[in-house]
Amino acid sequence: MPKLTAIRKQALDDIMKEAIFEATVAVLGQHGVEGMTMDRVATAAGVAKGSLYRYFRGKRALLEFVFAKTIDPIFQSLEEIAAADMPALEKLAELLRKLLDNIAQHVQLHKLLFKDESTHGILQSSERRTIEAACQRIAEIFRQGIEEGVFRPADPLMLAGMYLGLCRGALQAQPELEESNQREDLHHLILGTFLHGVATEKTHFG
Amino acid sequence: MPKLTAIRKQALDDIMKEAIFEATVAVLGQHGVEGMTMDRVATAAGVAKGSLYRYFRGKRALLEFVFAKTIDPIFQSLEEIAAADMPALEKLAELLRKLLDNIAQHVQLHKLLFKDESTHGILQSSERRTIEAACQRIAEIFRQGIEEGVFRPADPLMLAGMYLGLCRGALQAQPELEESNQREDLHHLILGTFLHGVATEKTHFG
Amino acid sequence: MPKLTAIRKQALDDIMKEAIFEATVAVLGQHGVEGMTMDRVATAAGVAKGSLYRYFRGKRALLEFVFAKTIDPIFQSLEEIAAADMPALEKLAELLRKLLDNIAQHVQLHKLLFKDESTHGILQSSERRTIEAACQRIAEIFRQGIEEGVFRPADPLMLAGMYLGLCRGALQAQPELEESNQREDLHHLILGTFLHGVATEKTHFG
Amino acid sequence: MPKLTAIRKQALDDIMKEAIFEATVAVLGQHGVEGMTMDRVATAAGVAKGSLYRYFRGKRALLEFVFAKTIDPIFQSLEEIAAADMPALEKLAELLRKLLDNIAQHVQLHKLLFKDESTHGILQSSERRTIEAACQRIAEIFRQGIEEGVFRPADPLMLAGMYLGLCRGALQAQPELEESNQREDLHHLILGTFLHGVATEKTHFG
DNA sequence: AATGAATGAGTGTTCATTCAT
DNA sequence: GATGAATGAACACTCATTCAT
Repeated sequence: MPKLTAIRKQALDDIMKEAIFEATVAVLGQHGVEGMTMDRVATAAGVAKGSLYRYFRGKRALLEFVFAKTIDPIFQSLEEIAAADMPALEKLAELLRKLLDNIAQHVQLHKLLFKDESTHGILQSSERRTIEAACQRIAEIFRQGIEEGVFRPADPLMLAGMYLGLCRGALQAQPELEESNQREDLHHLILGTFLHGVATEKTHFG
Repeated sequence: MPKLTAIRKQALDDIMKEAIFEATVAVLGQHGVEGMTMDRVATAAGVAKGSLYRYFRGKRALLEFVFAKTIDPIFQSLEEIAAADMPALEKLAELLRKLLDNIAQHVQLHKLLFKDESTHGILQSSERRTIEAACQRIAEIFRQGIEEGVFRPADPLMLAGMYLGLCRGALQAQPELEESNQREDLHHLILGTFLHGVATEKTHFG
Repeated sequence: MPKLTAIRKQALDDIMKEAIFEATVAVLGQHGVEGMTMDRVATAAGVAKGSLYRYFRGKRALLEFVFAKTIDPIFQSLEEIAAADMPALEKLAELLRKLLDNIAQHVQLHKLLFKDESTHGILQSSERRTIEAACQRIAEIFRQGIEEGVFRPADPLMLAGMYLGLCRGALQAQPELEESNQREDLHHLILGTFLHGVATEKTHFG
Repeated sequence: MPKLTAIRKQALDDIMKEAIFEATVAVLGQHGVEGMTMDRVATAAGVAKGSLYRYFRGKRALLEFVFAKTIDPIFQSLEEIAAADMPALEKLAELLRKLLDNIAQHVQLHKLLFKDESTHGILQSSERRTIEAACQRIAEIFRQGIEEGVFRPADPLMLAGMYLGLCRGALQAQPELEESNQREDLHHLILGTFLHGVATEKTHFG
């Protein structure tokens, strides 16, 4: 029985964590990162403020959890895709698809995390680490692509940065992503732009 | 002689403002916007907290000063370039050149402002306005380019976002910008990538 | 049982409020309105400064609470008496009686509020309004009395001011008010003086 | 020559003190006691802030000087009148006349000092002392009057308090005092009220 | 002797964190 | 284990006072 109890407890803990997570997202959406106080989270979650500290070591840990829970699936996809046995081009396309799908699920939250980027320094360390790791992975994809001859040779890390930046730039315009074909359009636009540029045959430059 | 005295006073004031400005930049670099307290700025500047208020009306005014001193020149260039009688392509190139030159002057600070992007509410009014206005101006350039037939047709605002994002992505890799030919290389890379994409003739996609 | 708990909580809250109230009165008595800082109140109440804000929204709210708790009953009595169907003379007498009774209950505090009178701006809104409204009400009583022919005709507002001033002057001598007959004596002295003056038949003046 | 220089210096000092005094009064009138900062006084006086400290030991000393300069003449008159060889009734009348004359000269200032009474605790000690001393002197007059048989017997100190309070109450209505006959009217009203009361022969009370 | 820049203690207020119940 | 009252270290900002020039 002790095992069962332990499992149940773990389950209850997870349910609480999830509830607090959702409350935090709600508070973040309503008051922004600056206005996210433990008081508000507790109220939104319907628990006592002190209880938050049973599930999270502190505000920072709570925010990191929110960040991880939102970002991790993307990062995980990235790891899988990067490690897969695919042409670089497909990897890039697949990655973008996963990204758009994930964002479509957490629109509200992404607006915050991606617009306010660093979440006010509180997440600097954990977020920066994740972003940089992601860049490294994507750089590998570009390195692969250059070797395959499908990408023009250039510093892969720089390419990764530019690719991610372009994606974020496109997302900051807050396009509609709810319907699958809307995501497909954006996917096409982003990838097309990064692959073939915006120039026409009329363009004479560089 | 009173004039000379007045001039000297003005000069001393400017020196103090500059010193506080630099201290603020240092604090921002070390602690982020969130961690920038008047106490820390005062300590970094080697003055008493109260003295800060002789030179700046408050924290907000200080941050706005920092922002203005670094960002405004770029925005001004943008306005001029956007209004000029030039092909869209040249406008884009010229704008990027100005941007790189300006950043080269304030490397440390730009790392912060471009990473922390929104400076979180304190600057919302002045900064948000500037960033959005910049997007609009750049969108106009793309609109012009599409009409000229040198850019493939697409939502100009989205293009502007993607372009800015790509620039920021490239800059986040923190490339060396001190020497003019380093900037020229980056200029070429960014513009080349955005205009012609990264694909080669071998690429088959989209 | 939840009800009982809630009642107990409410009671504890009230006890805290009362404790802070008393601490505030003590600080006011010792340092005056100017010298009443939240720090001193917290120290006097034996709680942390932050705790004050659980019971009062701010300094202003705390002062208003103190003011309300002491002055409002008097003002309420005044309103009732002024509106009652009584001869003006009885109204005046009844009002004074209520005033003395109330002061007897809050001697310490009244010393302060009646001496420092205006509580200097912090209470301007609530207090100034009350004092002036009180003068108006009392003036009405005098107007009534003049119409009844029991008071010599004069500017009622001026009479009200003089009456209140005379009361305050008498109270500033800090007479003993604890016992009911002491209050009766003072009542008799004040009213007798204001009604019939201090002159004797020997007096030749005006 | 040293003597002459010393005298001149003394004169200059006095002129400065006077200028600062007037500036202080102006600031008090415009911003109230709460808003009276050394900065504002210095600006109003047209001198550097630091110079104020050559003439006054600090803010407190400055305020005490203002208070003394306004109140002292009245107190001096009181001393003279109290010591004079006159019937108590005349003393009371004469004192009131001096009081009204003095107030007419410093209307603006008296509004402050008499309405805000204690000048926010800063003057508590010096002001309280003066007021209490005045009460003592006036009580002597009443004692004399009771002995002369022109005042009904009562605690002289209490009578003095009531008399002063009634005067202040009348003055708080902010009557016009500029013209001599206006002052005469008020003199008559106050003294008449305190001597003979407000009751008519119709009054039946006490 | 006059100046006004520099100071720093002090103000009201917030909020992450702790801990007795 | 849950609670929420208590805490106290920050925070931005003010202003009487000092002191180098």
